Amino acid sequence: MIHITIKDVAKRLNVSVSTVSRAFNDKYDIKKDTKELILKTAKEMGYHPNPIAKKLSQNKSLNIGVVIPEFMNSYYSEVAIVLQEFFISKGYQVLLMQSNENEEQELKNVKTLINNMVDGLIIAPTVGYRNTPYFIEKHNEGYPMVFLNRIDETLPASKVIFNNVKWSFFATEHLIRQNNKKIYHLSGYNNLCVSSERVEGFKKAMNKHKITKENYKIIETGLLAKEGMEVIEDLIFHHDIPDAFFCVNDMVALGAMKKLKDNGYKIPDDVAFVGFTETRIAKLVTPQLSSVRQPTREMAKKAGEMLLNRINNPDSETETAIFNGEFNIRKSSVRDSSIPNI
Amino acid sequence: MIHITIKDVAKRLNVSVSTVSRAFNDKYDIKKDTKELILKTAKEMGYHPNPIAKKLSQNKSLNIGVVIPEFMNSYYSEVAIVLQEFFISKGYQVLLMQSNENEEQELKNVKTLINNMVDGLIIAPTVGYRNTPYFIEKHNEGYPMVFLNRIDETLPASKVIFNNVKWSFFATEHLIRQNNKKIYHLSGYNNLCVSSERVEGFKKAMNKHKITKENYKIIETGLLAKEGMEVIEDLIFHHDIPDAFFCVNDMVALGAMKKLKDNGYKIPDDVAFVGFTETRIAKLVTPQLSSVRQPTREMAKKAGEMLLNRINNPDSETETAIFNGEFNIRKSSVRDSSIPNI
DNA sequence: TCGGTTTTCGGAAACGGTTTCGGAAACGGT
DNA sequence: ACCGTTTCCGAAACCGTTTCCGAAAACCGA
Repeated sequence: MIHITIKDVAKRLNVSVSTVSRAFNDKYDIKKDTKELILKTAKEMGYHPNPIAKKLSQNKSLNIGVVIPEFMNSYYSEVAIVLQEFFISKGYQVLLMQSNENEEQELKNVKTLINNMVDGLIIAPTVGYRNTPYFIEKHNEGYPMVFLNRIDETLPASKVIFNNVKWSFFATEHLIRQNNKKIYHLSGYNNLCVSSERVEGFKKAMNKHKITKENYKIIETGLLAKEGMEVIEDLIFHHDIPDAFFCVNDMVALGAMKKLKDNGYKIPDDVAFVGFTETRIAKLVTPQLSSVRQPTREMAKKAGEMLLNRINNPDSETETAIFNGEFNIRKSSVRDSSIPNI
Repeated sequence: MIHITIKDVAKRLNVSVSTVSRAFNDKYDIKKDTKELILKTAKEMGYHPNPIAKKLSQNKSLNIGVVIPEFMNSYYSEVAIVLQEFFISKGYQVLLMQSNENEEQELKNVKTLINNMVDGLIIAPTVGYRNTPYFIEKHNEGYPMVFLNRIDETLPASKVIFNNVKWSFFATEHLIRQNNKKIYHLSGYNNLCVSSERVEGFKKAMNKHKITKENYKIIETGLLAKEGMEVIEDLIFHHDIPDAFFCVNDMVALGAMKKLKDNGYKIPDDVAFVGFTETRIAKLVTPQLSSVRQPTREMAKKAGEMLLNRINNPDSETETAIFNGEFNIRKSSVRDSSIPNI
């Protein structure tokens, strides 16, 4: 457990500590021979530069803070994995915190990370807009930040977002083309921007195809399977089951499908389903669930690159990247058997 | 972005830096009045102790390394959340790394964390035993480590494990009692200890009930849904479908169930199913999947406590904690309708 | 009032690096 | 042989804390 320091190496070779330091940092003047000699014997001695000391002397933490709203839907797990890999390859460490879909927890997390001197933050905000003023304040102070996915429009910082309106429109239009006359949208949270955007896409499709308000509904749910179930219970009670559901995410869709199946409805014959933000489970249920896949890896990586850019060029313009996805049509939304239920 | 340091506070109050430091660390002699004055003005000035400098001067990183094998099954996500919460409440930060079920990646992760001077490690090993010698070496050097879940028997370090043999036995016996004559076990990886233990429990039940080798099989699969599917394809091809399957985890069970359903088998009427390490999806599929729930939160927390104990009392004895679970019987494994399919 | 304790605090050395500055050594051209 | 450059390296300051040591101040009993 005894750590070998730069001094030990310097003493062994009868050079100064600054020379050893130089050997490890390419940017300074040092003769090639001495550099190699130092690196070689340092390795022999098992020396590793102490990252903490490095951080202190450089006034850089080499840490990146990542704040995600939750961990239980695999979406943000994947984001976490990608960011981790990316930043480690760039010499940074990632401090990951999750907010449990709770604004106060989120604020705590961000403050903890800032107190821990992270060099930058990637934030995928939780439901609600209450922390936006704080984020704006920090952004204006010059703190490098990139926001992912759930963005308050008013944020002037760099952002990575998914084109929810467009793909929600496509998904809804698909249901209309399948000849569903009455379509309900289970919409997540009203004060969640991805929800509002998906609602917007849904409404656009309704308008384009001249479906009137008697024939669609937008029902606020939440993001969990349980909440999908509860809504269906209520609809069954009121004998108000439409031809199709478009759901804010796969979990809500799965919960709703389950409840309907348990009550004797056939999917997709009686009710068709489309989810969003495709999960790996979509292919495991019967029938397989149609869903919009988001390029999660690419979006996360882009957020990482943007943050590095902001750290290294604090005066550069903020950017916004908008991603598109892929609509995977499966059995849950098609009644003829042209789509094999693999 | 200008950080206020202890010196700024000291200068403002005309005291020495050591006095300010003392005010923030309860253990030293300081007059109550001065302490309160210092804390008050420090707060006014917006001073936060620089954690990096603190770490350097104390020769402690206040970081804990957590290495998990994967992130995509919700099990280890939950472990990560719990450990995160626990250590933050104790003033530590958690550096989380995932190994992608790859031994080399795991070794890299552990080395990265050790180079980053984590004060201790919690490791949930990946499949395979190749890194055990390295772990033993570090443990013998005095590095505080706690192992979770997948443990090489020969590791002399502290461990938190689940009683796989016992609960695998119970689950299997349940299938026998449901009058299944021919039962196959989809077993995960042969070189994964949780797999071997579950195999052991399975065999025990077979022996106890005098089921002979013609009437059971143990089939190595892997841990993913895809691999469950592949095995079933093969078995269907050979017309070799038993009365029931006991699976190493829920994902394999779900994959296998899906494949059987797609080929016209009724679950549980034709084939009964039991999973393990219950996931939230178990309740969302039709029929709901019987499974063994593990006390994930409690196990993770125990691992955290053990590690803290090892850090603070390096000379204490290593401990081993063995946890028990809960077998949730659902529709997938019972043919009469005594269990409602909620 | 005085000597001896006990409190309370300042100075300074660590912790392990980076980085500026300036000087010695090597080099190169005349 | 000499002078001006360039290359290379050592000394020392610095990053922001903690903590040891010792001394001043306060207290206390006789």
